[in-house]
Amino acid sequence: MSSGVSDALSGIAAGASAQRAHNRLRLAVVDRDPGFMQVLSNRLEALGWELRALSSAVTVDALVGMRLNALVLDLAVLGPGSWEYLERVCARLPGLAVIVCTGPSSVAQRVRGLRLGADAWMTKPCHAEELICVIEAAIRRHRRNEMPQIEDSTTVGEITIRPDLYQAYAREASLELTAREFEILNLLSQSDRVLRREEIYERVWGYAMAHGDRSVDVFVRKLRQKLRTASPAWNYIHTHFGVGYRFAPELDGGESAHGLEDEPAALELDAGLTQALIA
Amino acid sequence: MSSGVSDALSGIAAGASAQRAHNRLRLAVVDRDPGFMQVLSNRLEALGWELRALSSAVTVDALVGMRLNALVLDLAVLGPGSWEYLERVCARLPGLAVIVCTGPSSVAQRVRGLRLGADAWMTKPCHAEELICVIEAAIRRHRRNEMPQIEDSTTVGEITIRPDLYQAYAREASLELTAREFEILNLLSQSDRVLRREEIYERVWGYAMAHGDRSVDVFVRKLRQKLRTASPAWNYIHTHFGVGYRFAPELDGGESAHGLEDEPAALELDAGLTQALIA
DNA sequence: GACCCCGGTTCACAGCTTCTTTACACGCAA
DNA sequence: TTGCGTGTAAAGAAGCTGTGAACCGGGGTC
Repeated sequence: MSSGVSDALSGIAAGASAQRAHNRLRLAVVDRDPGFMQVLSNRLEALGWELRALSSAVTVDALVGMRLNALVLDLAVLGPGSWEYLERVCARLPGLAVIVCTGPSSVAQRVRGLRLGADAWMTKPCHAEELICVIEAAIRRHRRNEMPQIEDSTTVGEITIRPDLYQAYAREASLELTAREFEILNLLSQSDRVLRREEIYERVWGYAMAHGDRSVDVFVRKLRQKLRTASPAWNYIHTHFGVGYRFAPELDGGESAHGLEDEPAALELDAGLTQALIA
Repeated sequence: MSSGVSDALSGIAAGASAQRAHNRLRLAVVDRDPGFMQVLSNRLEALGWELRALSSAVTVDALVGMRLNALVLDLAVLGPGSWEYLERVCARLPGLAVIVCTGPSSVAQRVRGLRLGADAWMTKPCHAEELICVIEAAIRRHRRNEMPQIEDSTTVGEITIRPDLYQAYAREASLELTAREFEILNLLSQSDRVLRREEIYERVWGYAMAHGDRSVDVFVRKLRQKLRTASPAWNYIHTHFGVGYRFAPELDGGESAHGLEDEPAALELDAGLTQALIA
C-alpha cells in the first residue's frame, strides 16, 4: 500500500484519461445502405465523431459495452422484433440518444417508436446534415446533464474529496479508493438527498440497473469500511430502509441522528430550492 | 373557512394546490390554426396537461414567467425575426423543450432551427398524436437532466414533509416514518379531498387493491400514532365513514362544530358517495 | 504463453425491519 | 339492536440490507 499522494497519481491519471476519452462523440448506426453510410461517415469524420457502422443488430449488452452517446436505427434492418429491441435498448440505456431512421412509416408506427423511448424519428431518404442535427439535438440535452461535474475539492467531515485526483483523503492519507468506489462517493457527497440504488447505479455505471443487482450495496460496504478506518469518529453514509442511501457527515456519539436543526445540509438545500424557484 | 384555524388552513391549501400544479405538464403553443389548436387542446386535456394557446409571440421574459415544460412554435406566425426569437428562447431557457411545428420547409431551414437550439421539427400538417409524442420525447430527455427534481418541502400544521429525505418532521424531530408510511402521508397531504382506500392503495402500491385488504387502514393507524406523539395538539387524518380518508391539519381543542369547516367536507362526502355508487 | 494480481461481480446466509394478515373490540348508521 | 365498517393489536410472512467469500475477467508480469 502506498502512503503518499504521489503514488496514487499515476493510477488516477489512467482512470481519468479513460474517462475523458468521452470528449469525442461516439455514435453507432445500424443500417445497410452503403451510400447513406458513406455520406454519413464522411460528414461525421469531418466533425470528429467516432462512428461505428453495424449491418445488423447487436445484443443490448454489446451496446452497453460500446459506451455510445447516440444510436441510429433502421427498423427495417432489424426485421421482426424490432419494436421489442428498441424498447429494450431504451430501457437499458436511458441516457442514450436513440434516433430511428427508416423508410416510410405510418403515424401509428412513429408514435409507437417514440413512446417506446426513441428520441426522434427521421424518414428516409433524408439529408445527412439534417440527421446529424437531430442527433446533436438529442445529445445536447444528455450532455448538459454531465456538466455539473464539480472539479473543486470538497471537504466533508474529516474527508477531503479530490475529483482531480480521483481520490479521497483523511488527514493527508489516501483512502485508497478504486475508481468506482470514488465515483460513488463523489456522487453521494454531491447530493444532500436520499439517492435510490437505481439512481446511483445509472449515474455511475451509465446504464439501467438490473433487477436484484446488489453491486451498489457491496460498494457502499467497501466505502463504509474505508471511511471507518480513515475517520472512525464519523458516520458518512446513511441507509434509508426501502429507499436508498444518503450522504451526510455526522459525529458518531452526537445523537444528531435525525432532525433538521443540526443539518447544515438542510439549509443549503432550502437555499438551492428557493433559488431554483426564483429562476 | 372559519377564523382561527383558517389561517393555517388557507396557507396550507395554497401550498398543496401549488404543489399539485407542479405535477401537471405545462405547454404553450404559438399558432393560429383554430382547427389544429382545437384537436390538440382536446387531446391534451385528456392527458391532464395545462395548455396555453398563444396567437402571437410573447416576450421571452413572459415565457420565463410561464414556467413551461415545453413550447411549440409555428415560425410562420412569428414572421420575420423568427430565427432570432427562436435563438433567444433556447438560449434563455435551456431546460425548455422547444418544438418547431410549421409548414413545409427546406432542409436548410430545419437544420438552422435545430442548430439554434430547437429540440425537434415537425412539418404541418401533422397528426396531433405524433406531435404530442415528440413533445413527450423532448420533455422526457430534459427531465432526466434536471436531476434535482424540484421536490418542495411542505409544512402542514406542525408537520414538515420532506420528499428529498423521505421523511417528515415535527419541531425538528423526525417522525421515523418507514418508506411506505411516508409515501402515504405524502400522498394524503397533497390532496385536500377525501381519498378512497382503493385510490390510496393504487397510487402507493402501484396496482389494484384486493377486495377486503386492510393494509391502508393499518398504515393510517401507524401514521396517526406517530403524528399524535409528534404533534399531540393536532389532528391530521380524518376518517370519512364508508368512503376513505382525508388529510387536513386541525387543532384538536377547536370545536370544528361550527359549520364553515365541516360543510365542505360533507359535500365532498356526498360527492364521493355518489361517485362510488356510480362506479 | 502461462501466471498472478486486482478490481468488480455474484452468491449465500444471517439478522433485522417492514409489511401483511388475522383476530377481536368498538362505533356508526339503519 | 343488528350489520357493517373502522380502530387496534400482535404474530407470522415477506422483504431488505450487511457481510464475507468465492468467482471471473482483464491487464500486466515473468
